[in-house]
Amino acid sequence: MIFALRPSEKSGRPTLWIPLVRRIREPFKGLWALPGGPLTHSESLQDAASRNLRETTGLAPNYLEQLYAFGGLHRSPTQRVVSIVYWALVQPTEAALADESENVRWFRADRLGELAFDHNAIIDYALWRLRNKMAYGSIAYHLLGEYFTLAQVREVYEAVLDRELDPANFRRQVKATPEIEETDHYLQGGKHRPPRLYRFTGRPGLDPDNRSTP
Amino acid sequence: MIFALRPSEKSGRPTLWIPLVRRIREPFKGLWALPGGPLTHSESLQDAASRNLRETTGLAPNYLEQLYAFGGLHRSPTQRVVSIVYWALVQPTEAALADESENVRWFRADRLGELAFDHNAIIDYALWRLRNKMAYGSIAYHLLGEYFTLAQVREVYEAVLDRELDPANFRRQVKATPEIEETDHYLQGGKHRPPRLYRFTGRPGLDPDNRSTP
DNA sequence: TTAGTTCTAGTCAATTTGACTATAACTAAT
DNA sequence: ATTAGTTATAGTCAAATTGACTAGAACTAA
Repeated sequence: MIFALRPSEKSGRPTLWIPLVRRIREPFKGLWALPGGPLTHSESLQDAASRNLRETTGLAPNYLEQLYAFGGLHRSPTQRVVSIVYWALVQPTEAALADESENVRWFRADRLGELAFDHNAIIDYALWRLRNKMAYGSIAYHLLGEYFTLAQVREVYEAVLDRELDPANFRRQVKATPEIEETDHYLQGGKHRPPRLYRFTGRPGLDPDNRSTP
Repeated sequence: MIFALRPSEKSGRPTLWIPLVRRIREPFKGLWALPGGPLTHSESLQDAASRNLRETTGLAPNYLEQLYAFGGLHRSPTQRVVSIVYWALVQPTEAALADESENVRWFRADRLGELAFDHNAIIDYALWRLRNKMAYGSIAYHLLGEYFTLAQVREVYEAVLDRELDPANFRRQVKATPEIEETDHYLQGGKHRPPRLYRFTGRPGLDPDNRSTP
């Protein structure tokens, strides 16, 4: 499952979106579902996740991590299925390039209808994990491009945590983390004082899949 | 994989131990390995984990949670294997009951030799997750019995984090968490002032496997 | 030149943390 | 009975962090 920031239709502020694919076969034909597919013999779990992502949406994620292995007995009405679910964060520029079609479409993460299989529950869990990681770790930056303003970081937090944060106090905390690097560039084009651009220098996560690559 | 507290041979203070089983077949015949086995068609992932645990060690865990799905291509030299690993915490009274034999033995988590497959890496990751959860959550209590003293909780933290903590400050923090309940009982038998017994009233974790059972 | 906007630095009280002191309550030895 | 030894427990105090707020800086648009 993929998360990306896109501007809300109404306010224009960034909100969380996820791409879904329409089921063209039974079971749940016609309903929307998370993209996915079988694991082949010659690819690791992570490789299979990237491949599936690329094949269905054309996206190349900035961040890819294992979410959970779902293996309940009645996930599919027709057969026993174990799904090892990965979740990805993609930058806005990437997300804009994603292939949309009759059967692939972006949805706001907080406004989903009934999805196929147990996919609503999977998304709920992914959202919970995302909020959790956000509260602690340095995951928010993977939803942004290489350069960003501190206000943009704050908007990511506000979109995911769904509450407003004090701009001044938020600045102070973000600037105190060593992984944030000040650049000499400023974002021009606003109707106000141009904010300084920053850059994230930290590493992704510490999962078994990632921790070996330094 | 299972964690339990047992007294260190030298100091007598509690330390982390895990039970391993000896491989009686190739590959890695003779080496120690994590207990495990195949997933059958009619059981959920969690059920399979409990069953395997019970069958190999006789243990009934107090806490059971999914750790990670390992699916690298070369985990086993003979075939492609995907392992969905669970980790368990068992109380000392339970752990004392575990079946030990020629082919099942407890080892100190920080003093393991070379194990079969990628099991050293799996244990490293589990230890990292345990320390992480300990730093935040309320997981330490699942390594203790129903009643415990605050000094015992501190010893768990000290064993897992491998550093000493100030008794007075630790008390203050633990007592501030709402999930800890003071009882009217005291632990007798020490050579000193008898400490008050406490009790943990919180719920386990919030994994997909557990979150539905309130 | 002025109004409007966001960026950014700073103040200050409230809360939390870390290091430490002191007393309480028990057992074991004298 | 007294004393020494041990851990339990409460409390103090300065340092660090957090939350609410103020105010000036730096830009655009009218």
